[in-house]
Amino acid sequence: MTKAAGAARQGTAPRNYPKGERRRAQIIEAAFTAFGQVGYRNASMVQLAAACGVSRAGLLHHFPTKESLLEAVLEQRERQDDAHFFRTGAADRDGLEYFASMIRLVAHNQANPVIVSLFAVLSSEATAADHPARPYFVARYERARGQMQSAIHDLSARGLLRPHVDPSTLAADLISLIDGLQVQWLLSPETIDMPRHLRNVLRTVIGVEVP
Amino acid sequence: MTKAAGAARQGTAPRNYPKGERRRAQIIEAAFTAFGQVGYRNASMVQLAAACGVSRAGLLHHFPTKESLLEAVLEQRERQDDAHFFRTGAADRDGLEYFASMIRLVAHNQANPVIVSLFAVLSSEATAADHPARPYFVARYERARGQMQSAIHDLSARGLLRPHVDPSTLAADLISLIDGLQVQWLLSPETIDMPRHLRNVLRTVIGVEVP
DNA sequence: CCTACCGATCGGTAGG
DNA sequence: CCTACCGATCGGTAGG
Repeated sequence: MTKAAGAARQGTAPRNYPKGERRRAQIIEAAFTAFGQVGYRNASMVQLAAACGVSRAGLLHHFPTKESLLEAVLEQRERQDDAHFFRTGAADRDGLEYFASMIRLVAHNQANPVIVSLFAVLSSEATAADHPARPYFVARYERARGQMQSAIHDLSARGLLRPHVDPSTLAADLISLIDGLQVQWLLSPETIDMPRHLRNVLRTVIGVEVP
Repeated sequence: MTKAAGAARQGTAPRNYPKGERRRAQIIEAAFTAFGQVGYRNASMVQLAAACGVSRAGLLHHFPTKESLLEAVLEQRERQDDAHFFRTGAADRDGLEYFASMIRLVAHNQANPVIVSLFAVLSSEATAADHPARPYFVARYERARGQMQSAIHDLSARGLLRPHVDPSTLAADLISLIDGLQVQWLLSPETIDMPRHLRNVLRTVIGVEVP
């Protein structure tokens, strides 16, 4: 997947062709839901077109290949996450703020099952060697571990980590926790409260209460 | 999925039709791999037949529907897990033994990527409302949480849990950790060592070293 | 040369 | 286990 084309198109203001941009946004939203429900490979361009009230040829005018649509969906999801973390204080400098922001993100996701489904389904589907989203997820997890590692290092330097906690593996562990909770929550939403679970685990790791 | 038919067939000794039973086992093994690589819905009966050196009609002689094959694959995986936990000491009575057995199971799985793939891919695919394996996974997670909850209760009664640990949410948290680690390991096998991560987390939760 | 689509059809493949 | 099929649907492309 080439990121350049899609990113440039997304960066363009929609003022010149408002109708087309609205249609694009509608298609991305429908694909977001469909990929989350049945995965990328099992989602059908015909069904997506029908859901958007356009013909398949109309759909292919906006997204010439199924992969280009996947790319646009992942970019939109990326922008949503970025918006959440930029809106929220000093999450990139203060470790406690980072985890406070993470709890809010998990709570926000729990209120939007479509978001949870998309990543739970796509991330495991993308573990296949030939999956078009595999490079995206490899890079995304590397970046996520790195960002959380910075937050953990900040907490460690301030002496806020409990003893017996190994900071070297903690980032991958907490990301695994969040991912795994999503699957159990999707299967038993009444049994699992994801923000509560995350907060409980953070209490066993961090010596002070996360705001 | 009806469990009775498959379970009865599996329970039958293969002595009467050794060739058919060998073929059945071969097909289950091939399906195990295929479902893990591309998921249940995306796996094709034609490709499975070809991989086993039989025609599609021949495959359908052993498994009349795709769902019956899914059922057989899940039953085999269930028996493998049971065998592991029964072989291993007093995992059902001693909380420390339970977690020691869990670490060994994770190490065993890491040596067999096919097993990891199958459950990482199927469990998230099965979160779809109409997926045939959804009831299986809902029940499996409920049972897994219950068994681990017993082990945690044993540790709690013996005073082996660290303070600040909430035993009420811990089972779902540790299962989430194991599940989430599988996805990151499948994407970056050189970065993640699953048994090491699990042992590190258990050190922050349990006051003594797990054997 | 641009947009926003349309109806029809290509060669292959799905589960049964 | 085989050949011979079914109704449908897949992602992608044609000219207009």
